[in-house]
Amino acid sequence: MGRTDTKSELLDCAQDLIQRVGVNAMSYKDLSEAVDIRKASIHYHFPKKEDLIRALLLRCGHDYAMHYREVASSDKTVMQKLEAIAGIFESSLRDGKICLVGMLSVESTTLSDAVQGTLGSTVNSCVGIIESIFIQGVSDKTFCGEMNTSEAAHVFHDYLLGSQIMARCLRDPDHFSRSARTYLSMLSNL
Amino acid sequence: MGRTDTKSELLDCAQDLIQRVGVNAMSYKDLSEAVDIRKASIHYHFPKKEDLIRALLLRCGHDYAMHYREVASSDKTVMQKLEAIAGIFESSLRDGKICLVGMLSVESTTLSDAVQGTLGSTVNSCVGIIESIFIQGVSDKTFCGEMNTSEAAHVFHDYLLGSQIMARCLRDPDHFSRSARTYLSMLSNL
DNA sequence: CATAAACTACCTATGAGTAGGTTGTGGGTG
DNA sequence: CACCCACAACCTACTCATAGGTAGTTTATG
Repeated sequence: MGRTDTKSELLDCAQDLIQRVGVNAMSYKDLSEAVDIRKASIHYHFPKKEDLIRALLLRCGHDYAMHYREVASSDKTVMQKLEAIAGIFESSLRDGKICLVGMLSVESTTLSDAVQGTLGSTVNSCVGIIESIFIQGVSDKTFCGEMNTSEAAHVFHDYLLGSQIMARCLRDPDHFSRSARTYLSMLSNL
Repeated sequence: MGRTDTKSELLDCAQDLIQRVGVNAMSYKDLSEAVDIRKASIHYHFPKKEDLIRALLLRCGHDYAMHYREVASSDKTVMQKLEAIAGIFESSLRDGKICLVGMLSVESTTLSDAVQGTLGSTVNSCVGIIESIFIQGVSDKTFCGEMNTSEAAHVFHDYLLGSQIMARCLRDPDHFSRSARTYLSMLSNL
């Protein structure tokens, strides 16, 4: 039996659901309907909900890192690269979805310690890649030499997440576009 | 019967719980234990959970506005005022709590349309007050004359929320302090 | 004595999770 | 080649706890 790959289909749908409604509003029942499989069969692949979340986090850490690295190593200018990173957040927002890590972070107090740890390291590796763009910006004089690149990357990432959430709150994806433009022009004046 | 004011005690505890674990993880049972009242009695004050949320949002809109206005009308410098606003976010973070509006925004897809509307206007009025600080900053030359104060206020607010959430994710409140310092020094260089 | 504010006792739906049975497929072995 | 066994993947049918919510009763006070 078995379709092409039930496991990754489950992960795809779970991620989609969580990004839309959050971990605590996503149930195995919802997931079973989305994938068209019985609820108990999900438990075969992911015995506990925590197993699902952990798997999701590992996969997404990998995927995001690839995505970001692709941008970082492209031949764009530094500002264009930062715009591209913002673009990733914007397109998922326009699809009704908030960054997975952000969703999980907000509800992280209801998650196990182990998952919370994974969450933190996933974020750190992503921010690390963003930092590489800022480092490039310092060396090519886009930014001033005194810039603390690690902090700059964190601030940028913090901002992207916040803006994504506020755009959802205001039910206006354009909020993100306008706001991001303002932030980036602020950066380019440094 | 009735203690001093059960209704506001309920709102206090509900707000506290939501800021810690989120709307969907907060139940009437949790709330009843926190306030030491039977679950059914909560329904007397707030028949549906949505009634609770709406009441909470209205009260918090009022409270935050007052808080922010107090800062805005103080005799501090513009940068000190922005620091004070950031300080409000920081102290609630250090108490394990994320901005109520932020928590609700993330989970807003699971809320009714009416509540989502209230959420949006609550935010807009708060950001409006923050904008008044930026307007002052433009007129006293802290910021350059071409600044779009509305966008600047939104970006600032977006950032504060995002940073609060990422600090929770990293389980390090100091992340917020460091990050905020960086953001504010970026602003002061405009 | 009317009313506000609390209570006990319940309902139905859904949550995560488990036990144990069915089915399809690929790999040996007689 | 036919048989059958083992296992993966899925199923039905449950468990028990909790969710939000309701009905109807008690109690204290102006």
